[in-house]
Amino acid sequence: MRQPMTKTESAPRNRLDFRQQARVLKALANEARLMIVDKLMEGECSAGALTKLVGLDASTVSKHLAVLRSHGIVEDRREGSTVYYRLLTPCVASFFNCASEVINREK
Amino acid sequence: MRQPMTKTESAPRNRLDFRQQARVLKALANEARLMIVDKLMEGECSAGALTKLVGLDASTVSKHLAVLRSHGIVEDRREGSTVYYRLLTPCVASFFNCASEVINREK
DNA sequence: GGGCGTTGTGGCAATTTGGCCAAGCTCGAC
DNA sequence: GTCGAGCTTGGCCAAATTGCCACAACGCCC
Repeated sequence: MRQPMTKTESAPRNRLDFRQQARVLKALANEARLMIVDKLMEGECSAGALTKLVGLDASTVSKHLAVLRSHGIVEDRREGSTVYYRLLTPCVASFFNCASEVINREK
Repeated sequence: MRQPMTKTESAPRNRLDFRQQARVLKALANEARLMIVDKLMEGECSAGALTKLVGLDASTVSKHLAVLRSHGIVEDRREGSTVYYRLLTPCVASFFNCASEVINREK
C-alpha cells in the first residue's frame, strides 16, 4: 500500500501527496467539524446529538458530516431512521494536542 | 507550562478553543503551506528558496509565510536582505503522519 | 394510509481564500 | 547618491467555504 515509513523522512515529496494531505487537513480545519471530531473521540454519536452539540442548523451539520465522511475521517451506521457516526482514524487526537501547543506558544 | 494532560479529556471544551484550534489547522491546510512546513522540518530556509520550491509567485509565497507566521507556526530572522524562516512548533510533523494514515485508509 | 421524527439535498447569499500583477520597501554594492 | 536583489503589501478577481431556508426521502407508529 505504501512503504513502511519509519519516521518522517519518508514523508511526501511530490505535489500530489501534499495536495491530498492538504485536503485532509482542510476537512478538519473548521470549528464545527472539530467539535464533532472531539465528541466522537468519546465514541459513536448520532447526527441529531451532534447537531444539538454544535448548535447549527441540522442541514449544515449534515453537510459537515458529509465532508468528514467523504474524506475518510468518520464512518456512519444506520439504525432505523437515526444515523450513528464514529471516528475512523483516532490519530486525529494528535491534531488537538499540537494545535494547543501552537496556541499556547503564541501568547 | 501546561497541566499533565493524561489523555484527551483535558482537551478543549468550549467554542472559543475550537475556534482557535480551527484557525491553526486552517493555517496548515494548504498545499503550498504544507510544502513549506515540510521543507522547514529539515531546518531553516530563506524566503527565496521556499519560493523556488513551491513554484508560485514570490508575493503569493510571502503571503503564505505571513499566514504561518501570524499563527505562530514559523518564525523569521533577517540577515542582510534575506529573510530566513524556521519552524516554531515541530509537532506539526504529526500532522503529516496522521494525514497519511487517513489517506491510506480511504483507498 | 397519514403524520412525525431524523437525515440528506438543492439553492442561494455572504464571506474567505488563493493566485497574479504592480508597486513599495530595505539592504548592500557600486 | 543609484542600482539591483530580496521580500512584502495593496489591489483585483475567480473560486471555494459556510451558513440558512425549503423541501425531499426514509423509517416508524398509530
